[in-house]
Amino acid sequence: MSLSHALLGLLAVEPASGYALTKSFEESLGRWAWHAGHTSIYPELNRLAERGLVEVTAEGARGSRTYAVTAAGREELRSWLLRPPQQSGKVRNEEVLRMFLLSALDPGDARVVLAHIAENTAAGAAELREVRAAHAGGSFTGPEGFGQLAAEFGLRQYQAVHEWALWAIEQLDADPA
Amino acid sequence: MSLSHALLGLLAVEPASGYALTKSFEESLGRWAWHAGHTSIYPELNRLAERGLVEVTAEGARGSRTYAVTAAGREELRSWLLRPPQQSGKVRNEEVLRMFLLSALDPGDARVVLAHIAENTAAGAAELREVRAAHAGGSFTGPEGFGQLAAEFGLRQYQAVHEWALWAIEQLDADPA
DNA sequence: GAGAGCATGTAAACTGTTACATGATTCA
DNA sequence: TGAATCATGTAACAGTTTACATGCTCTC
Repeated sequence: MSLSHALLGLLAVEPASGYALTKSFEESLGRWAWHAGHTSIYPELNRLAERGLVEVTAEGARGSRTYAVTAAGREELRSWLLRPPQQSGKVRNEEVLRMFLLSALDPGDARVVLAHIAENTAAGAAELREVRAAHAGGSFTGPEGFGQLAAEFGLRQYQAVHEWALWAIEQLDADPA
Repeated sequence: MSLSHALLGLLAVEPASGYALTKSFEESLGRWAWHAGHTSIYPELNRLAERGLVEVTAEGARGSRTYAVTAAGREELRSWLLRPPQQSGKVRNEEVLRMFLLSALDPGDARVVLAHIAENTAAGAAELREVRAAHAGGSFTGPEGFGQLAAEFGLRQYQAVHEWALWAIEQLDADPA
């Protein structure tokens, strides 16, 4: 299960509470890499703690618990990240699915959907350019690096999809069918 | 559930058997958009048939059944594709997750992983350039268009990730940390 | 003191994967 | 005729989501 590794990874960068981790998923990780809600995060943190891969390092207001990775957790994360890229990860992305199914629509409908995609990706890219500017200059590894990696990845992704959508519209316009 | 829409979409482009659909998932859809194995595809086809969204149009050798979308199925697919992009599709992609967690590694390890990513994406892009060449010239909608859309999307995706990996390596090399 | 947001949790329902299972057809 | 591949399916299990549930703390 990759949720455990996602959590180990976030905690390896920076200790956090389940609540904070949930926010991270909502804002960055979950948009690109792995979606998860608090109802899967909290039980998983408990399981990781039982396995000795994370530990509670502080308890704060409103019953909040700050978790950090243990040495064993860091080792598990490292070996997972360095493990040879195993065959065919299981991808699931509804947005991309919509794009792939566009050719099932008639050209008029397809054009509408593509225009939406082009618009949304342009907006997303603009947003991330600001995020990137805010993160610029920090060290590459550690919390700052995480933000930079994520922002740059997302930005390039948005740009690629944006250009793909424009290309597709062009094809449609040129297509005699 | 998006699996049903993935199946409707593929069948809207071209009628096919469960077996053929399974191949489509392995080769294109499943690599980028939505992963599914035959054990989820067959039951789902039966459920779609019960709901009247697809129907068996031919039975062939070895008990194979060719499915096609009905008018109701096409309408359901269309309304799903045109439906306003609802909040936060649920993304799950282990490859991308690995990329995001890179900053949890020390620079030496991160460099190794990034080099692998750069290599794999370059190979993937090269492969898709050939696929694209094979599909070139056909009509944009319909079966040919599907191949073109997918190949072009995948190619641009590979290129974007490849360039991102090179960028990240550059950052690492420049980073004093 | 009321409301927003912090912070965590459980349980049932749903979805998807793994392992198991079967038989037909083609090709060497 | 044996191996590979076509073609479909079930059942147990694992993982996720949805709905429900609770209480604390800060700010106005």
